[in-house]
Amino acid sequence: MREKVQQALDELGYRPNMLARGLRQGRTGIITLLVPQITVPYFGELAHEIVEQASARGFTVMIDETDGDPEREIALLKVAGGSSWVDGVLLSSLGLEEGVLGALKSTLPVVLLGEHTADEVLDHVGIDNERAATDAVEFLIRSGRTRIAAIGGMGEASDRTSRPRIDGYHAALRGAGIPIDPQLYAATPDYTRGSGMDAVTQLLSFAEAPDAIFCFSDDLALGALRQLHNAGLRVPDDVSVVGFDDVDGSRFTIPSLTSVSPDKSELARTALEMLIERIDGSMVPARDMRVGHTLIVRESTGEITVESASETAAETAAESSASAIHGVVTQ
Amino acid sequence: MREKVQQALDELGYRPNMLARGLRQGRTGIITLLVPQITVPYFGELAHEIVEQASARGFTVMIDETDGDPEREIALLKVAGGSSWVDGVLLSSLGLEEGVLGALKSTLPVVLLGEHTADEVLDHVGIDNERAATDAVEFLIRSGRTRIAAIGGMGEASDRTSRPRIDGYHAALRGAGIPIDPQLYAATPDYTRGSGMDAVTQLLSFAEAPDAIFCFSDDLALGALRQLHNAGLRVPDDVSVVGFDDVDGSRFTIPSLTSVSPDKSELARTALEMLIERIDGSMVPARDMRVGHTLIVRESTGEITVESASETAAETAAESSASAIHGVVTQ
DNA sequence: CTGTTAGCGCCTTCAC
DNA sequence: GTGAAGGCGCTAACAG
Repeated sequence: MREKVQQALDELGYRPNMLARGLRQGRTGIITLLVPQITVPYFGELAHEIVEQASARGFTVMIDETDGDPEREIALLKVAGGSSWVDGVLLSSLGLEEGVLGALKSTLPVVLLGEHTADEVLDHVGIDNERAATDAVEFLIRSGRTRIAAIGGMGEASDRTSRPRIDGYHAALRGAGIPIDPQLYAATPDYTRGSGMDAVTQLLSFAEAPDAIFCFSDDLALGALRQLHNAGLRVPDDVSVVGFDDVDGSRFTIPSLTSVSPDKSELARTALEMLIERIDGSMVPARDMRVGHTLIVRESTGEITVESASETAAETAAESSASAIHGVVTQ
Repeated sequence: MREKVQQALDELGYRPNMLARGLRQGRTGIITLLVPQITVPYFGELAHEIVEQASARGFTVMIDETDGDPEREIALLKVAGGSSWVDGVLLSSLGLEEGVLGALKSTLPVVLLGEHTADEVLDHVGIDNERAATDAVEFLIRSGRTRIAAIGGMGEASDRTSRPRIDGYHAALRGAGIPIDPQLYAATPDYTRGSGMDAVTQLLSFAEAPDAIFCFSDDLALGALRQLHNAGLRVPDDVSVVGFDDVDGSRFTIPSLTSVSPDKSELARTALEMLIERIDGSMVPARDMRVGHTLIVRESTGEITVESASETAAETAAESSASAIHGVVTQ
């Protein structure tokens, strides 16, 4: 009997209407991913991970762009929340207005990706930005650099992306007894290649040029590489460059780019797990998860001196396999 | 009265349930965009254009990845067609099995992006690939190159992306009386940076190195730049390089990349227009639309000789403003 | 102009 | 085991 029905289904080419099903069960199997810009390689790669993992769990992903505009973020969240199209939202925000988030919590499951927010009202998953920044700068120090610049973000306390990275940068300098020179930090309005070029122009306008630049995104770093080239400086001979995000393209630049690599796939996995739990009705208090990161060493920071190289590799390899939180890998 | 209701809506925070609305009216306002990989910069930029234009027309875009796998393409199209989630599909396919498309036409409005299919059963919009390739190679010839290689695609007749580009490449050579050397074409399994490196390795293994390389994607070109660098060849001094897609990153490479630039925004606009017409019930026969392209000249092809530079610029500027189909722009 | 109703396609419940 | 019914929230059609 069951078979007879099945046969009829096949013959008539029956497809269940997901709309009606969704209406009936109050669940669509669709989640929304909100990113500033899908054209930014980091967000593209993140989206890819999320789409893959979600489809493995039976969810479909709708991607929307916020342009990093908080108003648009709110608007899109409202639409998502009200319309019941979607079961939940993954929000990769740049700067988020705190107050409004609370209102959304009641409406719809939301998990924040990447940046941390102060009020502990929403689930969040990201890397330890401060620690990652410290790792990167400490590596530059170990490789013999002393005038280490940093570029990216506005450096304001409210800037939840750049602030911890600046703190980590300062911590590393302090740890090595290197005085902090405010001229060596260049703020940028965004994390694009163009801004990376501008920031380098600014840094080179001062009397003493930096011998290393820690960029808060790979895009900034690519712009920096380009502008250093324009200025006739050689990387890594004259200046070391480190990026952040470990975007795929960074393996192919000339020189290839040393970069802080967040574990994107674990980020996606954790975020989806938390979101799906919420969708399934979990009411546990908001959680704050950390995923690992690694410093991927490539050409833009030059050869490491022999001792520190092996030491570093061995030391951190053991460490990272133990904690799975961070490490240094030479590629 | 109308106002009293409105007031009540506001007070109670009423949000229409789009699911029920969709069920009732048989229309969701959602379209699906199928791309091979969202991490490929070209598809990212295309997705961005489409999301923007769609939202301006009141549509939301769901992005799904096919991995360029025809089976997955079909599966996703089937899901889309059956489930009635979506009003229509934009499909950016690499190689599509012809037969199956016909079946889909009846199910759901579909517009093909980029690659052309033989059977005229579905709407299609793309650039004139053959003409674009000819433009690029003619430019290389005008700038004095004679051993011009091409890389990308499998070169099979069924490969609807690479075939017209190869034809255009050959046409340009023939037009200039340059004999076609089969060793100067390197096939690649995909359009990635890694494949670009491999292809260059292959080209350099032959006795006489090329003095120019025309790559069928910017990603291939970035890999080519990198591998030429590894081999100690200078670009553009020893070898000119031209890419295809004019991805944003190509402005920042060292050297910056000359590239064929499809009019992505018009591509998105045209595709959406056609799709929405279909969604609105239009039954006109399948259309085949062309959008413009431009050759953006940057550092990777060196300085153009003075006469041909101005001549070219003037000539093609006029031409392109007239036909809006192609042109050469020096950046 | 306002009020009522039927039904989009599904799934869950309850009855047989 | 099979069958029937109600209702998810909406809107189009119709009645008052």
